[in-house]
Amino acid sequence: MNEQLQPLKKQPRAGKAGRSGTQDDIVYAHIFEAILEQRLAPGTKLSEEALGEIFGVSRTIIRRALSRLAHEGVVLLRPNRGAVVASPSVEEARQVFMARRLVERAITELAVQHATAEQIAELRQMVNDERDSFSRGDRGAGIRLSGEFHLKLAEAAKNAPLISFQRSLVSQTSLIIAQYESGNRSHCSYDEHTQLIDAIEKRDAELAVNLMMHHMDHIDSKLNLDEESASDDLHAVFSHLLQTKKPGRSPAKL
Amino acid sequence: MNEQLQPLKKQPRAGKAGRSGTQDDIVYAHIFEAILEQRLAPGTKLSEEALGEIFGVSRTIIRRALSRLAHEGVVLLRPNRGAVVASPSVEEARQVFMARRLVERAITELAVQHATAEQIAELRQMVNDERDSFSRGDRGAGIRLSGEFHLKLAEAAKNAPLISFQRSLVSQTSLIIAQYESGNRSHCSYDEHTQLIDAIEKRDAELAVNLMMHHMDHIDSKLNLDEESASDDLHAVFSHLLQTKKPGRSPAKL
DNA sequence: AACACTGCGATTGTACACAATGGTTGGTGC
DNA sequence: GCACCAACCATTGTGTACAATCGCAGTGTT
Repeated sequence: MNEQLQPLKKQPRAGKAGRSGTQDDIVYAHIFEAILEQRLAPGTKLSEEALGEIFGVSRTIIRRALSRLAHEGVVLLRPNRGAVVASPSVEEARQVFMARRLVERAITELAVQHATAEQIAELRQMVNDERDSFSRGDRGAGIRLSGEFHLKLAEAAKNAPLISFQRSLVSQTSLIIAQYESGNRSHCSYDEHTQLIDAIEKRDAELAVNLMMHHMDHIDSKLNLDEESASDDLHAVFSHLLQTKKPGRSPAKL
Repeated sequence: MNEQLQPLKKQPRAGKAGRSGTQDDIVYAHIFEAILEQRLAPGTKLSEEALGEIFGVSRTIIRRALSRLAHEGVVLLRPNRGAVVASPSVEEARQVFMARRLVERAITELAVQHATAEQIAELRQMVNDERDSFSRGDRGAGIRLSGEFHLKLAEAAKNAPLISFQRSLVSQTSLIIAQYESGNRSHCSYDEHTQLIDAIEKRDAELAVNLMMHHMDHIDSKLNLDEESASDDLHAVFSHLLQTKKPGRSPAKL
């Protein structure tokens, strides 16, 4: 708990454009990334003081980052009880996916109308990065980049509220995928992303929307939302013990 | 600037259950209300210290409230330059309305499926309150209650992400209405709200969605989004000068 | 006379100290 | 032996002091 990875505090400011929010963003991004890559498991307590020491900033900054993460639904902020990594329930996951279908359909239609050549090129680049990450076996980065692809698409739709909402949904989706993905396979097949870009470039709205909807189908068909995989709810975790009476073998330590 | 309306600070805390978020909520609600009722005009600077004195709390609380308002798009938070009441441009208003159509359609469909009798009763109550406000001539409260109606409807849809998004959209819509409404008439006719409730109660999804879409049409037809009424964007304000080549008459001093 | 630069004032950004809350643990009574 | 209660401790919530930043005004120069 005393190891302080990189002070990161005196490095910037005088450098160039003293963008004030930088520290917040760094902390935010690091925690977010750690959650997506499952270095922080759902339910993990996020102590303000501990994080402050780790990042070399005061609790004020940490608190803002946590607040932002909470607003996106990646972190749960319990009054007087601190923050924990969110562990979305199956029902919450379903709600997120329902909302995403809605938003992705609209975004796709708008992107077909408004996407510029430059944006399309950027999208292709992101798919490449995503593929690289997976081929490197970097699952966390893959999940993140896959999310960023959908976010980039939202930007092409040129609707600020939708972008903001999509950011929140994508964050939560990433967390859900990290939590529920049924193991091995690629979750967001980049093939589908590539096809989607092609359809957008051809300005074929109907095809693009169909592809996106199928893409959504594939995503949640790859999740086993019918069985909880891990949870903070002890009752749920040990429900099988309650059903079939079982010897007192000590489970892995909590 | 030195008048401190109601301290509201020593009243609670020791009293009973020190609900921690209460102060935040009070400040948030007051500022929000003031913006909707146009006691705070778009562009007004929201000094942390001044607000802190007014509400009798420290800047910490004010800052959180402003941050929340900023997240909802009602307040603009400029780094190192403080907060101002947002003044949505016509383009931003259009984006908000586009997003709202999307969300309201989905919410209506879901509400038809899930609304309980109790929720429907609550909705009817809200329409009554709304009507009362308008008949009292309390325009600000009317706008607010009208927004809360749509928010309540979102709750009936039972989808947490959608509720959260709707909250943000409704807030911004209220601000837009306060800014752009073409004068006299009721903006959200409660008749339409009543009809909508009836359709939901009859579980007639198609009718409900149609009513909602017409309702949306009426809302933005009542706004004069074609002509800016006031704006911070100098280019937009003087766009007519830029079109017709004009003599070097000095415009109002910049 | 217009432009650029520097110093000043005001306001926000950050850190820290203190207060309050909630969980936990140990003790006591039944 | 079990359950309830109370005090402790750890952690968060809040207020405030200090530092950094930005905008503006005054001054000097071209």
